[in-house]
Amino acid sequence: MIGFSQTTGYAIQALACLAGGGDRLVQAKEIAACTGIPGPYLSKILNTLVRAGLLRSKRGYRGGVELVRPPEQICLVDIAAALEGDEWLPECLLGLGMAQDDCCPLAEFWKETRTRIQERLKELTLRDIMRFMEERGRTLAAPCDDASVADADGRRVWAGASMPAGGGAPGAV
Amino acid sequence: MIGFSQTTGYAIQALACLAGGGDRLVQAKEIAACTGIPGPYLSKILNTLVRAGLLRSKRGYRGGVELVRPPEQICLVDIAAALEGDEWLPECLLGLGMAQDDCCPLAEFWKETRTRIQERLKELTLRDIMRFMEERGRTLAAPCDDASVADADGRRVWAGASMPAGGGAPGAV
DNA sequence: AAGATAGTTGACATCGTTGTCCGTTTTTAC
DNA sequence: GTAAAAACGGACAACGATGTCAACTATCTT
Repeated sequence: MIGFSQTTGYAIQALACLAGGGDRLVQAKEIAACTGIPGPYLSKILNTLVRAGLLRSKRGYRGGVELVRPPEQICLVDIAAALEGDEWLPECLLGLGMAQDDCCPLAEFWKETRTRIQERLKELTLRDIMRFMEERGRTLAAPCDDASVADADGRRVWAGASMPAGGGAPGAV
Repeated sequence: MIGFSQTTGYAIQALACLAGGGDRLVQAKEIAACTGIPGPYLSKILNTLVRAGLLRSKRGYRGGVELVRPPEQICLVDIAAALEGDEWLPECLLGLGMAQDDCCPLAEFWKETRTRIQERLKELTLRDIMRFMEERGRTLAAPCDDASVADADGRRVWAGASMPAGGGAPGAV
């Protein structure tokens, strides 16, 4: 399979979802509900992203995670490297056991292709992904700092995957 | 990791090595010695290639495997499909959970890139790989049908990885 | 200080990949 | 017919990817 692992896909979804929540702490539970990623597994992925320096976390009551820098300053190469390691684009496509340069008949082609992929993934940021998901109703709703949408138990409610995609986040933030 | 599995790399090496042996039955043992692939595991891979219709095998004394068609008629797409299944190039690079078309912001870019990879791997045949390996001394030697190079035990000897790369296979075949 | 909340961490389960081992089956040589 | 050779096939082991679960720790509310 020539592609990213499922875990990396999860991470991208989670970060895009998180980026749509504005500048606030977001709980893993919210992200899980919004994306459909298994909760406990998502926690591990988020923790990996924290240790990779892409997220900041806060424990305890009203804790959560948030981006360490604005979404337009986090590119997909950062995410890929955090989840798959620095060597996520192999030197040789075919994997014959040869030396570094001139490793196989595709060496030149693959080097060029690899560069193109890397460039593309470097210029593609979390904001792009966020907007893409937003247009399809798969990000968190607006911040809701005024608690006006808390339910009877006093818990916050959030926009799940079933949100009618009402045209993106309102002007807040 | 965006690349083929190790098993697929093994298969390519094995087939290239086999193609360098001319039109004869070659034993798995020979290929293992030539390529360095673990013997028992190579047997499984060869068996997979037999069931995929790329190899023909013959059991018993003086048995072995051979290509079902000449190496210039076997392309890398055939091998990839045999080992990794038909879906070895995913529809969506990022793996967000969206619909088929317009699956992510990279949909157009990835479709084009995917096509380029597929085209390149379709026009690259086993003969190309074979020649590449031959120039580096990693294919089987000439057929040796006359048994003139059998050792004291009556076993055939073959050109292992330590062969001095004497300029490719002689004129035979 | 007590209790609730939410991230952290380690143990465990499941499955595919990679690989080893051994017995079975088929074919040839004698 | 017997023995050797070689592919075939299933059981097993090690490891990473993918998940689940429970205990622990940090933080906030009261």
